[in-house]
Amino acid sequence: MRKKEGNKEEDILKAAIEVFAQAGFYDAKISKIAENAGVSIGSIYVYYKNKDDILNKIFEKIWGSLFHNLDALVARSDLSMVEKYDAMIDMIFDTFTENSSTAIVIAHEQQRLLLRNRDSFTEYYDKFVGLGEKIVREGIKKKAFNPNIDVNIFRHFLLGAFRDLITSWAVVPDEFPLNLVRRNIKFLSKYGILNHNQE
Amino acid sequence: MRKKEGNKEEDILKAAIEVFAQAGFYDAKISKIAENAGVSIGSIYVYYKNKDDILNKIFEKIWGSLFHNLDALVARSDLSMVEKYDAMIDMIFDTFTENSSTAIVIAHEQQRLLLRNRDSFTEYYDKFVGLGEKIVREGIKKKAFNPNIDVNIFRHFLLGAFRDLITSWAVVPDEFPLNLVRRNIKFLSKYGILNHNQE
DNA sequence: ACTATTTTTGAACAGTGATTCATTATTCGT
DNA sequence: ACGAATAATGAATCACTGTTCAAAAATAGT
Repeated sequence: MRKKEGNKEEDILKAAIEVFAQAGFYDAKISKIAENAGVSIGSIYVYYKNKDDILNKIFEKIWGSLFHNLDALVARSDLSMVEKYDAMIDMIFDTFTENSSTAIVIAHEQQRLLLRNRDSFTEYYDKFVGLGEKIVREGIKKKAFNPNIDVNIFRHFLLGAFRDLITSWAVVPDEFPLNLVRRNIKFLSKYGILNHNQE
Repeated sequence: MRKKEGNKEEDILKAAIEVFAQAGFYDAKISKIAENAGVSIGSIYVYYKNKDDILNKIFEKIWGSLFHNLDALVARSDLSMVEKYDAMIDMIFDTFTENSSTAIVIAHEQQRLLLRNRDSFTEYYDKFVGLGEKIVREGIKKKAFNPNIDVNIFRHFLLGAFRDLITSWAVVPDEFPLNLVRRNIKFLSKYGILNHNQE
């Protein structure tokens, strides 16, 4: 028997993330992914069923990671609800900024996949969303969060805002200093834009 | 001489918006657009240079409309800054909900176009953004808005949130009652999620 | 009704790139 | 060192669809 040398499966995934982020899924060429991964075109089809499969695995991986991190966070009992919320923002923020190309891919392709491949979309996403909503609901119960906001709407509000800002940062990092973005996301989602110390 | 009958140019654009919204730009077939517009394939190329040109015209039209509406709003002197801000949200909200398929197309394709066709992207978008930022800056100067938030970041925050929510509404309207979404966008962007009447 | 002019048409073309698969290379156990 | 058995390869295939353009149809003026 012969063993597989190196880790082609991972090399291909990494190369695909870069190529998808750079060119967009449809303009990304399998041949380019193969080239960047240092692998033949045929090998890609040994490890992945087809082009869509590669994309799905990318989502599987990042949402899996986000879910597990959030799961650990939800379990902590040493944090107040606001601290937990801040920690969640930080966790999401760190995950995306450490994987900026993945962030771009998600920002570009997730909507389309959710809309037209809802069934084959990674279950980690739904689990992740469930945990996030749990934090907010608990915060409402403990009177830290406003009971009048719609949790589902808030979720889209926050993730939508996140997506635009992370993408902007990933594309032109200089215009969006990480700490400034992080601080503003936390502040705006908690306090909004109004000036509360009006004089 | 012969006159053109009907308004094929407009019919094609309307059909394209529906097909793009339904299938996504890449999976949208020119033949399907022709069929839905009640026009031959050849006619599409009489009125538009190519497939990309159709998409660009869609963006041109909606951002043009948004810009002109916001321009009129900025000129009004009978509104306080907060009222002006609310009116802006309402205007954007109304425009997108009245053109829900266009909203979906924008949500799906704008990022990609901005990233890879920045130069050929409608100038109305930049003008629109400029006006929006003007309102916020003026609000800060008049102490209605928090001077510590970054205007550019706030813009992405708000538009990103908008995009996700409008898309969600357009896809499953029942889960996102319009008035509830509108109220939550306004409230969250102004006050955030924290409970300010804590006891 | 006839001609000139413009509009419309859709079959055919052409470029593309994802995918296949017969062949080659590599590894391992004996 | 030899023969399985598995892994890797990439040229060739093939389906697909955006675009073209020569011909047909419609209109207007006379």
